[in-house]
Amino acid sequence: MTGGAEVPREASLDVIQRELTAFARRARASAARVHPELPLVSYTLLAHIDVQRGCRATDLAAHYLLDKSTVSRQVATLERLGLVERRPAPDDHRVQVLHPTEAGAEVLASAQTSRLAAYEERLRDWSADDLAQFAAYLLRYNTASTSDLPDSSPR
Amino acid sequence: MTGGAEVPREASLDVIQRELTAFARRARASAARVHPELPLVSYTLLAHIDVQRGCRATDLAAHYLLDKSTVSRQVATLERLGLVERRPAPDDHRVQVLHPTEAGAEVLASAQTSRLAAYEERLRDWSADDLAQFAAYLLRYNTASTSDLPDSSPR
DNA sequence: CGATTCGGTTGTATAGTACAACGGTCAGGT
DNA sequence: ACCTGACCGTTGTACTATACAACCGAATCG
Repeated sequence: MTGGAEVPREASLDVIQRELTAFARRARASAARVHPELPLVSYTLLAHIDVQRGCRATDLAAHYLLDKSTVSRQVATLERLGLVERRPAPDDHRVQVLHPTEAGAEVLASAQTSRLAAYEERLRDWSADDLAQFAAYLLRYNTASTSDLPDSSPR
Repeated sequence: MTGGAEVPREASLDVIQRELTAFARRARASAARVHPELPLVSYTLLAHIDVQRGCRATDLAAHYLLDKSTVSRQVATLERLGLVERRPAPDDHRVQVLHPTEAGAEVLASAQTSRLAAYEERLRDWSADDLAQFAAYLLRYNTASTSDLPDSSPR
């Protein structure tokens, strides 16, 4: 498979569109089932906070194309669950720097582990090479779409 | 790029996990912006109805892992918008066979076109070969996950 | 025929999200 | 030094998508 340069761009785009959408549809459902205790979005934001080691709510909003009110509430939830901490920035009293708490880091680690296991299960029969290439494509796709959005215009 | 068999499975899985999730997060947002008139889920279901040319609500639910109540309401919405028609099945009075209306087919076509355009824009600098391979990987991934879900167990 | 299963609807609850209006805080220009 | 505007975040409100449970009517099987 994937042998050909004979597949027209349009057909591939159509498949990509459909499959990415299908994935998105299912992602929420399974995420909710795998981690009922940690809502999907919170999980994602927590992961981002963890990786960034100190980011602002506005950054999260920009990164995920979310409204700041949404982020505000999500962060509030995470704080209520004791998973993140807000520290006022010393130099700018408007911003809050977000950090995962101990508990947050733990929850995140365990969620990541079990999620990784689910993916491993699902992709068990893929070769390491295919996995690497698929990952590369996804990265490339997402990177492209963040920097060049057709809909970040005012509305 | 993507040259190596040296990338460990785990690293790739991690990237795939993260990037697919990130994608899912963004998908909704942009979909809503591109087609404010046609809610994302309705669009997906409508597309499925169109391709299948006469399917039942239960089929949709099974295919997308949705509760039948969800599908019921989505279909009701589509009907209210005049985009689908329900025809009682002659042989089984319980089922309703769903068909796109003229208007439904039109809306779908235009939505698909503009969505395709958005993808083309985003993936402008990908080679046809890369597109084909990416599409193939996505298909493979989604096929795998539908047939082998770890969470379709009772709960 | 009665019990069960199946397809679908409706009631209720929840997550996630957007938009708009607001309250503080900072930074520049006059 | 002030006002003005930009920026960060919260809160009010509304809507979509979704699930679960309870239900109704039709089919099917013993």
